[in-house]
Amino acid sequence: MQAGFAFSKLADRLASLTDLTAQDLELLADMPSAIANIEAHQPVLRRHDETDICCVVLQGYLSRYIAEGQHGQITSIHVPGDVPDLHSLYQPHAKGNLIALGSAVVALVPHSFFHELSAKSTAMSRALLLMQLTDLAIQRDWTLNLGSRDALARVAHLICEITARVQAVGLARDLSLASPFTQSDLAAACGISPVHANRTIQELRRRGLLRWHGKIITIVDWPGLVRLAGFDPAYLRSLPLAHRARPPQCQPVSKGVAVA
Amino acid sequence: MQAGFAFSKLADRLASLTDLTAQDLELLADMPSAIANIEAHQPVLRRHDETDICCVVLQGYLSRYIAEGQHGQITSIHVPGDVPDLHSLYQPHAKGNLIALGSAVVALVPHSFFHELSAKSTAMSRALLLMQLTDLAIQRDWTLNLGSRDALARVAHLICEITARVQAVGLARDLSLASPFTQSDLAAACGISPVHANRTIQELRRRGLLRWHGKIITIVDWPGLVRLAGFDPAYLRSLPLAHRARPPQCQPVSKGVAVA
DNA sequence: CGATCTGTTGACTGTTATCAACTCCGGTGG
DNA sequence: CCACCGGAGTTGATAACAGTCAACAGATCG
Repeated sequence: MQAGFAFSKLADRLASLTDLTAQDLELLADMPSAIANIEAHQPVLRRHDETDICCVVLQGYLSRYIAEGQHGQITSIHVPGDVPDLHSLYQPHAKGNLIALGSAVVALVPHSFFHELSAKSTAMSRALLLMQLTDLAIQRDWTLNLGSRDALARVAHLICEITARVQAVGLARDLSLASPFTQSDLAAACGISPVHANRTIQELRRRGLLRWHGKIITIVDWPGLVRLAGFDPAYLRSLPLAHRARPPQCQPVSKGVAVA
Repeated sequence: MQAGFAFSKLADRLASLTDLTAQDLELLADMPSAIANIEAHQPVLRRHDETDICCVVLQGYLSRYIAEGQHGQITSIHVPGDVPDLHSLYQPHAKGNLIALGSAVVALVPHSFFHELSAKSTAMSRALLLMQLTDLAIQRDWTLNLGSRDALARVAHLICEITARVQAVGLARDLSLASPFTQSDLAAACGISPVHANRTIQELRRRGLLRWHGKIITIVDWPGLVRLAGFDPAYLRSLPLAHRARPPQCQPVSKGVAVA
């Protein structure tokens, strides 16, 4: 696990938000970090006095988990390149616990690095801000997802979103992505019971939209999945589009979610 | 509708997020604004080329509304002092439409004012950032609310949240607040059907938790409502308050997300 | 005084939760 | 090598919850 690897996913992510110069990227290369491996369903270790670090996801997925109600709820999922607790730079208290979905690798980076980074480069400062605003847009979309769609569309939408986000950092180009998620994880993210999550996935398979065998999800019918989910990736973008190869598809969704 | 009124709610809100000096507040007094009255369920008027303004809620409530599924979904509600589209400073495209719940009064303020404000005062810059991070925390809580609670607790939680937010800007001190919401609005925010919203409110009344007659909600049993909702106002706060009734339970998650 | 929007009620339907059992699989130790 | 174990996935039966439809009551306003 080299230092070079530690910053490359973050660089991909930031570059997907705004234009960065070679000079900006050099600043990133100096990022001091400790690498941590996290086991499935374990929290990112943070002692209470260690609130002066952020974590950068390098490999795998982290999720913000809150034990509430019967099953607990996952309120966000973070992919490689994300900095799930960037807000801790300004809001010292941690809300939900960050736990790994499957095993994950993170880099622990001191707050001071990000403070200096944004002081040195306005583009970087802007990129970090946009990363937080993108989180906000994603969170709004989860609200929409949980509030207005049935279980089938919810699950489909979540898979669409993760695919699109993972593609933004150069993974899953072939519509096939690592899925260390258990079905219970998926249920906790979609606000449904594990049993119903299972039946929902089976229905997606039965319709020929995706395969999910072992630890890999392969999307068989991307347009079909997008239509079913009512997925519009606009909210994931920060630039007024135009340039940048858009990941898979950008099909505007009209009124009424498509339900068979 | 004086200019003085236009900035006072915003000042209350920002002061609730971080410490502001008299000098900071003077900067706010110079805020240039056009006042707009908005009728119930009408969008905040914004021509497509007018993306260089933000709106500050002065009176009433705004909501972010997306027509999706059968009933549409409200993904956020904004109270006096909020700047619902502050993110448009950095992300020009608007996602959901802002519509008024009941009639509302907003101030339209050019982006340039906020840019200059944050350039002139670091405390103001920080306050504006914290306002956006608070929005993020609120949005996460909506995700939790929609994903993990039944209709009764959802409605109770929403009412708790709005009450707490409105109190932060000096309103509803007596647990009695203006509620121009229709029951359908409430349903759209909680992701339930209007009919079920009606029955849920009746149940809350029946339990003696609140009264909702005409356009005023009066909370009769605040502790009871908080208990039913599982409401913990920590996420609304930006300052680390060491002493609080119920610290966020940091219950470490053992293996298996969904443990019965 | 009718028009319209909001709130209210009842009957019925449909989705999802719950419970319990069983299978399948990868590990681990005898 | 095999027996066992635990976690994950799968299935069926039943119950709880929420959605839909339709009708009516109450308020507000021209």
